[in-house]
Amino acid sequence: MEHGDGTASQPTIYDVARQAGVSIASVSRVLNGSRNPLPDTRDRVMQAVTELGFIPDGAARALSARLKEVIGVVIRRPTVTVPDDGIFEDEEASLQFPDLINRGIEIAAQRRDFNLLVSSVEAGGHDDSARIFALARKSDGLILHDRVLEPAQLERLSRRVPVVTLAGMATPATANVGSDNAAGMAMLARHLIRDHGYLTLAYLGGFADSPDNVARRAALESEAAAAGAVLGTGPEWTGNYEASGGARVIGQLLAAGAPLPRAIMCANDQTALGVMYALTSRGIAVPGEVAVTGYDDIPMARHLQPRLTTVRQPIQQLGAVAFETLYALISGDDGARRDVVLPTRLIRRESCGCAPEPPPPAGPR
Amino acid sequence: MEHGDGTASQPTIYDVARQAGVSIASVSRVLNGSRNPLPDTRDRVMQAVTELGFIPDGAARALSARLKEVIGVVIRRPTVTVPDDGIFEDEEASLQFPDLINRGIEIAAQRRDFNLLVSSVEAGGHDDSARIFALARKSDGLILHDRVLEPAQLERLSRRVPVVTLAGMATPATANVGSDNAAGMAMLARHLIRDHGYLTLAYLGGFADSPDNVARRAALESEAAAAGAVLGTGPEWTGNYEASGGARVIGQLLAAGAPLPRAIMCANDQTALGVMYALTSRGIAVPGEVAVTGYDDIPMARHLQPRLTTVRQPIQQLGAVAFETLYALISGDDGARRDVVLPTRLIRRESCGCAPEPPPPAGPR
DNA sequence: GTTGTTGTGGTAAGCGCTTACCCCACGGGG
DNA sequence: CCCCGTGGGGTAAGCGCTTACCACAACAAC
Repeated sequence: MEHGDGTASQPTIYDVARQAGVSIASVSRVLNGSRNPLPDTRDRVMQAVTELGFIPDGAARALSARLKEVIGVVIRRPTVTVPDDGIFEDEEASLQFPDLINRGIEIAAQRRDFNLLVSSVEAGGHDDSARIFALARKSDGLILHDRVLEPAQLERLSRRVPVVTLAGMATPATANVGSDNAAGMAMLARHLIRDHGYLTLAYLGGFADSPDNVARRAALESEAAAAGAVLGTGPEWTGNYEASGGARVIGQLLAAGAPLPRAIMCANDQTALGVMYALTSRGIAVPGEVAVTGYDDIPMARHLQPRLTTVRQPIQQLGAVAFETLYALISGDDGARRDVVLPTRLIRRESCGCAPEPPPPAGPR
Repeated sequence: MEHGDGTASQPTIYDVARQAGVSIASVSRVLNGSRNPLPDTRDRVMQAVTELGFIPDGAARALSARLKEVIGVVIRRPTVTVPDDGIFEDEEASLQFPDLINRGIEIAAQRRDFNLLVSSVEAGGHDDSARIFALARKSDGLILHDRVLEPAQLERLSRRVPVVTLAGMATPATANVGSDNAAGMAMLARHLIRDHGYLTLAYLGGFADSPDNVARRAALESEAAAAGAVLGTGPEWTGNYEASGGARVIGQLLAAGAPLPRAIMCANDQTALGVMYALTSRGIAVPGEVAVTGYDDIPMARHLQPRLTTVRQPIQQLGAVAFETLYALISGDDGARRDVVLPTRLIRRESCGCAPEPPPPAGPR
């Protein structure tokens, strides 16, 4: 049977061997650079390879070599909701932070001739674990983004394949790569409290089961307590890492007549986007009346009005390090680090109340 | 040899067969629902599968069934440049448009139990074709984003595996999925010329070898000619589909003392972002002095100040249709459409000079 | 001259599945 | 009563590679 178009079947290693007048073992050895074949053999093989355009089949190679050179990556894709008033349409699907991480993973993977098999699970998904376990059988290891698998399932999975989590916690059987939430949040809190003198704050969090979210809140709580600032938290301040969640929280708070704090610190930039939209569209000045901050520093943060003060994570590097960690696990490198924390940096822009930076020189760059 | 952690080797179909007291053929038949096994056999197999947690190995399955249930997707990743003045840092890496398309592909692929193997090639890359051909041997077919392969290489590739291009042109051996550039650009041009009365326009294009770019320019030229408007094009108006390219073009034009047109129509939203930044940071009012428009309607377009007037493509749907087209090719469905064009829609916001929409009602949603 | 010792190429045994083919029990027709 | 059709299970042959193992030169040392 042929493909839809007239593609004939591809040449195999047997075709190459025949054409070069050698055995398939020699072809394989030349191609994989093992056992140092004679120059004559090598040349004959290489010429046959070129003439036939031979490229080894991935599945056969994987089966035989017990290495697929593929790693699986799983992201959590928000539930598709009815577009609210349209302003956040596609916003949720545009996972800037995860996509940027994946870019980092992919670039690192290329250096080792690995490829990325990506899969997404829906937020409210039911039997997502089946898909993830199946993905594991198509790859040599997995990188899991935040909250794609229940801890129990994660434990089960990690007994079968090497697993690296992002924004999770290292366990005996899994490694984790993340950034320094505590330091980042502390820097941000100090800036708002000391530099701006804000004394009423609120943390608009992500999901309760997100380790990043928990760590950020904890850092904030201890920082606020130490400085004698009031920190609003609690169920009414629970978002979902998405713009719509941030907007919803503000809407409900305002509807309930609750007073707003002087500064709202969001669990991530997307949430801050929703918050800023909800505030300004109701005539509440940002940062004049309420300051807003984010976390991550995705590119969009710079383009908001006012520009978003946030904590920068080295996003692509996070991905690259996650790959290298997984690669070490796959290669059986026992010295591999199992818990990597990358540094964060405070990015002051205007949404916190800082003065706009002077306009850049007007000449051509 | 074991993995870095103590993962033992996974159960095989032989283990299941032994545990269930049947042959491996029966296990396979139960699992693949072929040949209608007896209820007793089915139950015994299913129980053994559950007890052992058996999941078939992807490589073995692929080798035997001659179907990998994997499709390759190749995006073009911009060359990493030294960050200019920092404002566009990471901007280039954040490929919102391609990433959103990939999301659409992935969701469609899941419905058929296919996975996505993603790879990127660098803009200035040299032997990228080798990587793409290798990817083809790890998958059942490829979806190629804009300009990832030279036409000659594309032709060679398409003789070996089913290929669907995005933003390309259908060829005898490849299918293409795109959106209606001509209609979209015409709507936009008419809006600027008729509704706003702008008579001097410019098209800030993408790459000369991008079919989308060519089609958009052509539509614009004929529309401008028909309406008697002046359209600036030419080498000085050549961007690169990225924010930095848009900013660079404006910078050079201004430095050369060239007069700006009343409206600048960009090849995509990212370019428009760069253009708006370059203009406003030099004190040129958008849209007051110069109107700016984009193309694609990525989520960011709504968050720019002023909000970006643009042409919306059904981005995720583009990806979904590309997958279905490729799937048809892989399945040997000869009735498959080989050139799909999806509709576009004009999105009027403020960057063209339209009045801001009235603020939304202030109550909670 | 014989016996190692290297270094190369070939042979064939898998890797873990799918499936063509065969075999056998069971019924219904002649 | 026998024969054949039918439906299920088992056996084994691959799929296209890698690699353990062996054969066999060529050469060094004795």
